[in-house]
Amino acid sequence: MVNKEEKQLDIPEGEFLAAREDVVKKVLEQQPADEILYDLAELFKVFGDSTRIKILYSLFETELCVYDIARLLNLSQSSVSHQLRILKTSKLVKFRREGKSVFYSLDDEHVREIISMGMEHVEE
Amino acid sequence: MVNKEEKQLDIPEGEFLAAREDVVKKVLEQQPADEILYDLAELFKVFGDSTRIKILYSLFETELCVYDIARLLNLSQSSVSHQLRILKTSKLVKFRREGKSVFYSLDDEHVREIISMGMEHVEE
DNA sequence: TATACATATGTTCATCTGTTCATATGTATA
DNA sequence: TATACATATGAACAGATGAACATATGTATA
Repeated sequence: MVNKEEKQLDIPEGEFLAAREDVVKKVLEQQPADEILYDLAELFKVFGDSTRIKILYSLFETELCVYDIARLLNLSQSSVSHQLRILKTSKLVKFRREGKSVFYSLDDEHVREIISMGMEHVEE
Repeated sequence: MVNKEEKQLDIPEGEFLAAREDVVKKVLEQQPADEILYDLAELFKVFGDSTRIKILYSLFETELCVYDIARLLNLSQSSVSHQLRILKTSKLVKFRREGKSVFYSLDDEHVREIISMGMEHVEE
């Protein structure tokens, strides 16, 4: 598609350049709005931390309270709480209070799907 | 440190605790190895930057050379090259040299799928 | 080989992020 | 209400990260 052989001077360089220009323009048009791409990056950023990944994975099959997550993953209560806050803000987990405990669970089927997709890539 | 709640003696706290213990154990067993979860986080970390997301998105439909990516996204050549290196290392893009130019393209169908999944979440 | 072009890489620096510690808030029960 | 437990939050600090600049490497052609 982008032809480099069109280099020798006897070939119309102008057209070649125009062709690349077209490709660039077309790609630019298909690109989603900056704001959306920014949000998308922000979303992946949330998945991009092993502590948060572990927490999310822990919630794959069952809801868990903060204390149990901390115990399970050998993390401090504070650390877990901070990370859950981030996951909550990103709408990846939801929670319900039961007595003194707060139980967290996955908020969205996408979470499972996104992680599974990533897994496939990693496991190769 | 672990059993904070075995306090009221008249209720069969032991069974309750054992039940939670079981859940925690089961979750822990289902959890993939730390190393894999770490790699998974690393993978998502790569997606977690808007520059890299833009680059990947640009490559959705066509291969592009470094210079065109830079021009397209209004980035410095250096910046693009650095980011492409990261994408290359993560096996998200591949490249081929053609004369003085290097053309990059998506290396993996997973890339498209992962980004699309993320998009669905973001676009809600 | 000398030159120009395209890309890659090393370094520096400002900023961002995750953890820890201390403390506050919320909840249940004596 | 006083106490203990469970969770949340604020502040500070160390380590990570991305951008920019300068420079090196790779390639084609005169």
